Amino acid sequence: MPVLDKDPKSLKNGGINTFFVSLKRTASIDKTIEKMATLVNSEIKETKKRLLEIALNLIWENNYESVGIAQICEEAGVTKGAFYHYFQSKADLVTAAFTEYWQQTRLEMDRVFSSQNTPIERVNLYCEMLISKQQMRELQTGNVLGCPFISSGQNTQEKQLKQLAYNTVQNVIKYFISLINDAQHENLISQELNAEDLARYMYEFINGVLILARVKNDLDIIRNDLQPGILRILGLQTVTL
Amino acid sequence: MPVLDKDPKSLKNGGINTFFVSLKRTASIDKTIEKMATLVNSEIKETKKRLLEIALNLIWENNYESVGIAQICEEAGVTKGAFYHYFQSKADLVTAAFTEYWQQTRLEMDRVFSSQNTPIERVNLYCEMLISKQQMRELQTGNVLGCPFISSGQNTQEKQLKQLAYNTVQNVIKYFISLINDAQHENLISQELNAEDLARYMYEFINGVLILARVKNDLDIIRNDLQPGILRILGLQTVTL
DNA sequence: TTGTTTACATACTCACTGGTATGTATAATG
DNA sequence: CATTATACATACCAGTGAGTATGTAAACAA
Repeated sequence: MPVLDKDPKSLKNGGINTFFVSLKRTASIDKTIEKMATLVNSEIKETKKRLLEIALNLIWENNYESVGIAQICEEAGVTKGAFYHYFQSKADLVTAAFTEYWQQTRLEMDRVFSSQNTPIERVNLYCEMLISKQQMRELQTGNVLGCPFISSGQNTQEKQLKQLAYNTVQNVIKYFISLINDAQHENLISQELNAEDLARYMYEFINGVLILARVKNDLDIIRNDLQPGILRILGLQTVTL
Repeated sequence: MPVLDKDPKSLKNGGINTFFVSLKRTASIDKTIEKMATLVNSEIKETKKRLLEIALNLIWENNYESVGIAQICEEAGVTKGAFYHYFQSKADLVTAAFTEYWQQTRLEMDRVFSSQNTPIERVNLYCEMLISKQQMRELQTGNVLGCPFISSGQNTQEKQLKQLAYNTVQNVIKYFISLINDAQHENLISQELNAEDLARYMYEFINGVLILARVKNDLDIIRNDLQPGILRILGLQTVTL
């Protein structure tokens, strides 16, 4: 993008000096260019957000220990100075990244599990959401990644991540419990069954599906197993069956 | 153990020289002592097996990347020289350790899923097996660890481990398929259902239970959810219900 | 206009990692 | 009895990890 390069703002780090430095620091320059581009057609997507995003992606795809700060910085087109300007440590960044991701997901979950939707609609919407999310990640990374909190949070040394995984699980199950409560109230599920137990079974199953999909690196596992499996566990029947 | 220390065999690495060295190398000496002890009341449990065992334990509890060779050696009471005498690399050791573990597990699986057992017996025996295994690990490590192939194999960089996880999954599911086939033949499960699908659901659920137990570090998850969940998915009813 | 804060960039430290080179005591072999 | 192989032990190395120290251009405040 030669046009953008000529923009004075892309040389903001100082005239002649930066000119020479830029010859070896391509990543940094690239970032500046991208910054300009995003400035044009949207809000300012700053360094911090890029770090959060890249960190989540890399660690989700691999794991906390094997992803280095240098790697995160490089892929984000940022230097270590920038990194430690925004975050105190690696753990700090990653916790922030995963927390941020959960905040986004929460909104979608609230929409999917809205009381406005019937129990079966909620299940279907949830399955669709999971599938489309996984599909997006597969397009980005070439791999089926499953749930980030479980993939990355269950067997790391980092206690903050573990805690986050635990909390997230608890929160997700809450959606399932109220789904089941509502379904029982409408007599779609036998009232004899314990809602908490059923919700846990449901969660366990979904997680298992995501992990198998990751291990086999096959999105079809999710597409084929998720919805019928959930309905089977809940004992919910679709009209079309 | 002064008595054992006086034993000529515990000084096998050579008289005076070893005496001085022993003052700083306690781990190595400990191992020698333990070796003597095991020699007395059982078969020779050699260095190689100790490395395999420790490596499995450590990596199962944490993960491939975060466990170092130095740590493995130290806990096994072995030096790096010994390590690289038996294994070409870290990946080599770990692959061997997990392969070895699967060989042992296979034997138990064959016993549990023997055609001599009724389908329900197989489910019950399998649940019991899983529970007792997890209980053992919890006693050893203080933590619920779940399935090693999944915990350690799904999100590592190490391709050999990933492959092993994949293969193991395929093999485990085979047991489930034949269980379901037999149950369908005895009309315990509806013949309309696809055995492969059902076996996958079953596997996915079990895995999910193990992972939730790990995340919550609570063995009761397995104790409470495993058997009823499996029976619910399969649509198998116990006589006692 | 001057001082301060923000937002980075560069170069460095230092502990630790997987892996190697080399030495040596014991066991097995010819 | 000499030699070779085995089973380790010690010391070392090059690379990488997270984290730090220091510098500086630009934005903002007084």
